[in-house]
Amino acid sequence: MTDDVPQPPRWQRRAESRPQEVLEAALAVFVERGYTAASLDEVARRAGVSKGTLYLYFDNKAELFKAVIRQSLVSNMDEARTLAAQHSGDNWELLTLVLREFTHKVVMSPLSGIPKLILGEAGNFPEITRFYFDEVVQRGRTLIQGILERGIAAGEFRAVDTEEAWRIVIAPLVLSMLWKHTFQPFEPQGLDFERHLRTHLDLLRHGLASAASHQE
Amino acid sequence: MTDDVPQPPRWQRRAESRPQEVLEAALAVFVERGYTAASLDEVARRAGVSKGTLYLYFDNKAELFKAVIRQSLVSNMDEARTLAAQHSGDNWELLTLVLREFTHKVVMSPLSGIPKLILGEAGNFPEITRFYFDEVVQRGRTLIQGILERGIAAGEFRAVDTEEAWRIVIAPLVLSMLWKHTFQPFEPQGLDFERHLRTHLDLLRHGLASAASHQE
Amino acid sequence: MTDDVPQPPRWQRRAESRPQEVLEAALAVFVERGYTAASLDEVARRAGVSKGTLYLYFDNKAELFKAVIRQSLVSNMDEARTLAAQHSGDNWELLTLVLREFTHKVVMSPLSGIPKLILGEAGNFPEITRFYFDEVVQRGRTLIQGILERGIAAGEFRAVDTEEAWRIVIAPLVLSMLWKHTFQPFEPQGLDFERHLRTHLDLLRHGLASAASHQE
Amino acid sequence: MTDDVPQPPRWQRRAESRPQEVLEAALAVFVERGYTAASLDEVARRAGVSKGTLYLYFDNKAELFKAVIRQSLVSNMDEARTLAAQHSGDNWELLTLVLREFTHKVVMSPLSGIPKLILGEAGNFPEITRFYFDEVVQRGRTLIQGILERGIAAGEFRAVDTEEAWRIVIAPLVLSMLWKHTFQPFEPQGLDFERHLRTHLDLLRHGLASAASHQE
DNA sequence: TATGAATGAGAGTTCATTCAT
DNA sequence: TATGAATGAACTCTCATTCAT
Repeated sequence: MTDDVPQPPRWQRRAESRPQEVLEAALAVFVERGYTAASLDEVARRAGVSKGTLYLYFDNKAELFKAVIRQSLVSNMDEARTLAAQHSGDNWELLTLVLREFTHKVVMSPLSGIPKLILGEAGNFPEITRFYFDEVVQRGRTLIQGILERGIAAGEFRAVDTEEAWRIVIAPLVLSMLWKHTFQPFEPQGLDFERHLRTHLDLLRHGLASAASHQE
Repeated sequence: MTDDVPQPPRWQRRAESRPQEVLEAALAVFVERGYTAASLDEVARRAGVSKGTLYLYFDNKAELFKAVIRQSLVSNMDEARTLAAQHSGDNWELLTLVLREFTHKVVMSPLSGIPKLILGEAGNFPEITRFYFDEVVQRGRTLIQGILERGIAAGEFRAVDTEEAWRIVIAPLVLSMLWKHTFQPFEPQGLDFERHLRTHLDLLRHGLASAASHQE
Repeated sequence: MTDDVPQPPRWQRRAESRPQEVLEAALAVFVERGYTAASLDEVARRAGVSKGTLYLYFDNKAELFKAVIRQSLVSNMDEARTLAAQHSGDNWELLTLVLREFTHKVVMSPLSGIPKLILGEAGNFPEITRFYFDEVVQRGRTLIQGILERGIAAGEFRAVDTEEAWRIVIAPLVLSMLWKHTFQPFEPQGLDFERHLRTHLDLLRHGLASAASHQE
Repeated sequence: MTDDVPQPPRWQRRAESRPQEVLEAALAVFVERGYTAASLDEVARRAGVSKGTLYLYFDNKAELFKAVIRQSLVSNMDEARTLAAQHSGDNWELLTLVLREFTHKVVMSPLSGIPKLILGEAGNFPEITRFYFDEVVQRGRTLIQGILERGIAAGEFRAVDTEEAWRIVIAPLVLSMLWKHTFQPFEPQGLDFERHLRTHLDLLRHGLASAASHQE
């Protein structure tokens, strides 16, 4: 009756690329909806696979969530490690470099959704929260606090309370990430992360500058 | 038919206080679990009422959530308005006052859970987010940005980019609130909000200080 | 437009009778389908409740299953205990009484479906099987083996191997129960449990009779 | 298109042995889990093939199940037929022989799992049940009942109700098979089928013995 | 012939919501 | 006003079955 029109195959075998695609879709849905409200149906749809396929790669929803976090932490950590190794010039330059790199590699990328996720689900996933706390927060603290302390020791910076100051240094960056995923839709022009960073660095430079360094 | 003999009531009538108790319980549960994972069973249990009773006061879960946000905004707004009206001395003093009051009245109170909720559930409640954005964020921005601009105009502050700087001024306070509800359980000693604020103000004062004001 | 015809209520509150009704429906469905193939949808339908209602009374499917077993055990055990206490006449009379009562109270009742369930699903529920083994099988063994041993000691019965004989005494009753729920539909006339028991007792009496008791 | 160069085969061809291995694995899994709870994944794993391969030999799960039953019936039937042909001496000897052979060839072999399966799935596979009923049960009945009737006619046995007695003769053997797959794990010493059979035969011999045969 | 990645229907379970009491 | 038993839709997860390779 009808011609033997070749049909497109119902699906393809793509065992290697699938998990990555799923993780990306999952990150997006989790960030938009939050862990509990995220439905695996939607994750599957966005990843272009069936619901059952998710379970070929991840044991369950919680494991998928953890995998999302974990993989993004790997990226995060790689960034951090790279940066820490680059302390070439003085400490202010290093601090500038670190914050700038972080802005470009994390704040402006999809990874910026992770803090929102951690925030929203900390109560329901204590072990994830602890993992994030140990692996990301504490490392970030060590990095920043170290720069501040060395800068103070070198007479570059004023003697600020570094136990608290590290949090103040990163606060605007964290807020940027959250802002982006929360209020972005209501601001027509969007966030200008570069300009935001410049302003932060400007305030910070004057805030940290020692009397000795005022001459420059 | 029968005489109107006063019977001991089978339930306590507490029509006025009930909703308030429910709202408090709901805030706590929402903050702990997030909107979606929060169960009305638990809200009811903590409020000491039955699940059905919740529906006498709130149409549904979303309305209860909105009511929680809305009522906290009332407190927030009152604080903000009160503070804004008190600008007695110079702008630095006003800024200090505003941040200190906010720290005590919001950051250190249960209200600090609200931002976490908003940030965590923004994707599922656009109208709530918009409401919060208009009523809280924009007002906060107006308040802080105004102080900065007047300070700059008066020669008190350096000419910073106030479009961005207001967010940097707020960031550490927001971060404190989020930190408290996220990582507090993992830090034995807890956050010292006073000390945190002092450090922030210290950095900020030097960061904003104009050449003219350097004499002091 | 239409008359205000009173509608039958959508459901009724019957908190006390519900669990019993559910258990009866569950027993029937479990026996027909087996544990795994039994769907809670069907249990709910037969009990005349919604699926969700099942969870008001039983934590989950396994607990419902256990409750079915447990409740039937109560009857079983009570029968057994009552009978054991009544050993008035000689041991053959007691054995006759026990088997006859069991036939009427268990074999011929819906409870007869339980052994089929246990035997069919033992592999998936070790703890249920163990429970049944300890509470039902062992008690039955103690009861029957005790009668045999006392009969032998009294010279009523031949010296048979009681460690094995108790199982042989029980076997036809168990087989009846299984037969009833397995092959009954294929036999038009059905099983005559009375006649079956009579034949069993006839064979057993001669099989156990000692030389001394042959006179009668 | 291309020459038919013989390539080394990518997989071993074992077309003849494969189905048999699958059937054995399937019997084991079905007996352990029951039909519904048995997963084809596990059958495949135990048979050492992939899940897809199962479908090269069997249309679907139900057909695999039927094949398992069917093939075991063939074995069963072969046993039965062999035994029925051997009625050499008197009827008691024949009965003894039949029960002993059945014990060794069926009760003590993996085939003993079949009754459990039939039992558990009778409700879901009526045609299997009927098949088993016609081919196994009825034949067994004919065999045993025939022996009993000829023994009675020959004055060897008492005039028992053979319509029922055949089931009583079989019952302990059936129960042994079920016991083995149900309570075996809970009994450290395991079942002694020989001893069990001896006791059964002992009771049965006295139960069936006619006055005439008492002399021996 | 053989594989195993991919599918999708159906299961158990939860929970916001309703309503007889 | 207050209750909580009852509902049913929606979710996560499993697994028999299909099919590109």
